[in-house]
Amino acid sequence: MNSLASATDDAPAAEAGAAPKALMKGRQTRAAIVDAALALASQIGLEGLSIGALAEVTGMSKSGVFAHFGSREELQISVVREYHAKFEDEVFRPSMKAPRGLPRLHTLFDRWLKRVSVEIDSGCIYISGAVEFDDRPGPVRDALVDMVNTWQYALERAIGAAAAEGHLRADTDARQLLFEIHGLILALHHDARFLRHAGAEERARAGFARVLAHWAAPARTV
Amino acid sequence: MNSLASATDDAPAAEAGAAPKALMKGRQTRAAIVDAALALASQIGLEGLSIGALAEVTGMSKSGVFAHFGSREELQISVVREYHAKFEDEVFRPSMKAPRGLPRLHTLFDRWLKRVSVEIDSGCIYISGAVEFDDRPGPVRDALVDMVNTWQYALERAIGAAAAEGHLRADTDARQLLFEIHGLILALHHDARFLRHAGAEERARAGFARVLAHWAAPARTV
DNA sequence: TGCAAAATAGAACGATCGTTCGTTTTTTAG
DNA sequence: CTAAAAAACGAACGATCGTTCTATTTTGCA
Repeated sequence: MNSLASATDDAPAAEAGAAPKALMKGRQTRAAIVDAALALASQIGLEGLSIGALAEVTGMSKSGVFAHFGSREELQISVVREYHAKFEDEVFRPSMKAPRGLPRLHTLFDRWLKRVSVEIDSGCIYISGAVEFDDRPGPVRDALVDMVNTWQYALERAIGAAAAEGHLRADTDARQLLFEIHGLILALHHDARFLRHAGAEERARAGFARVLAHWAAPARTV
Repeated sequence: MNSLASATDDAPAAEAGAAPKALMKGRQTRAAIVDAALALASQIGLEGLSIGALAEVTGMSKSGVFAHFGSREELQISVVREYHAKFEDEVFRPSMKAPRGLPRLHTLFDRWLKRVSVEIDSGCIYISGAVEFDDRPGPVRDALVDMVNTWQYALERAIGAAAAEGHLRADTDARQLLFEIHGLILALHHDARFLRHAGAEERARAGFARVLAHWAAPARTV
């Protein structure tokens, strides 16, 4: 008996008969491994991920862990995808409920910032992965680039929508605005995680307000 | 005969009799190793540094390389120190020749930006190191933090001087301004190196101009 | 309940890691 | 030119890495 059982036994078969066939034990175990891998990679990086360490954490054998992925690279990609899914769930999707335009952009930034702040003890895969893989071609890098681009494009659309709604100047340079608020997030990550400075979150918020103010639509006369 | 000879034989003894005693052969070799290590670490990170790979690059034996440092950790610290020295030489010191105040601040940012841009093919140890070691306590992290703090403090003083000279508003929040321009550099590094976006350098410059404009001193009446 | 299939374990592989040690070569100083 | 000191080599160490195999156990379905 391995320790994953206790980690994943969320009603193994008694849960409202959901997916009786397609959800074999293997899927649950794999999910638990990816979860542990994500936690591990968040602390020591995607390149620091080792199957041996992962086996120890999950209480499995190395080959048992390995069999679920077929290669270390595939494991890394799975971790990236898992992070992306979590990021969408916690940052992107909830923000879509906010009214289109400036309120939604505000919510997006707020949740993004929160995620990087809260992750002070766990790390952001997007940020650490970007540094780790900026010079390492391959499928892991490709997956990372893909998902960062997806996220940035979503932000760009939100900025464009805010301009279209008249909340920002019509000539707003969405990519420039994105560049600057992305910088604020990166600086927050750096100061909070690496330098352990207090108050970095507040600095990021202040910067965001200033950037928005620069592109604010002139007062309406209607 | 190893390949370092050809790499370091800048007039072994014929050069104007400089440092006849203190500069033994070992110092030269060590310097050559650190140079190679810096180039290697710039691409694959400080954690990716391996003594074996370094031995191959320099044409030495593993133990020969190792003997100069006594531990991998000491090698990493030496690389950090070397980068710091180069950074001071190429960014900080030349900027001190610019007039105190805004011109000097401008020069500092410009050289900093240039360094991160030019380093598109080599990587910035401060930035990659910050991500690699934000969760790895130890002397390497301590050395990194030390030098990043040194650099940031220098910038903070330059900002304060610009305010004291009347080039920026008297109530300028130096740390906030520093936070924001640091973010611009990080975003530049991310977009240029990881996403391979063109025009990131221009975006960083535009952001810098906007940040400065926000804290610009009101027009003098005198 | 029994049987095929899926999941996991366990041992071993070649490679590489940082490090140690004893020897040999090279450099420096007298 | 010679002897001491410094530098570099080469082999080996234990550990860990990703990966490959063959058993063994566990699971899901009839």
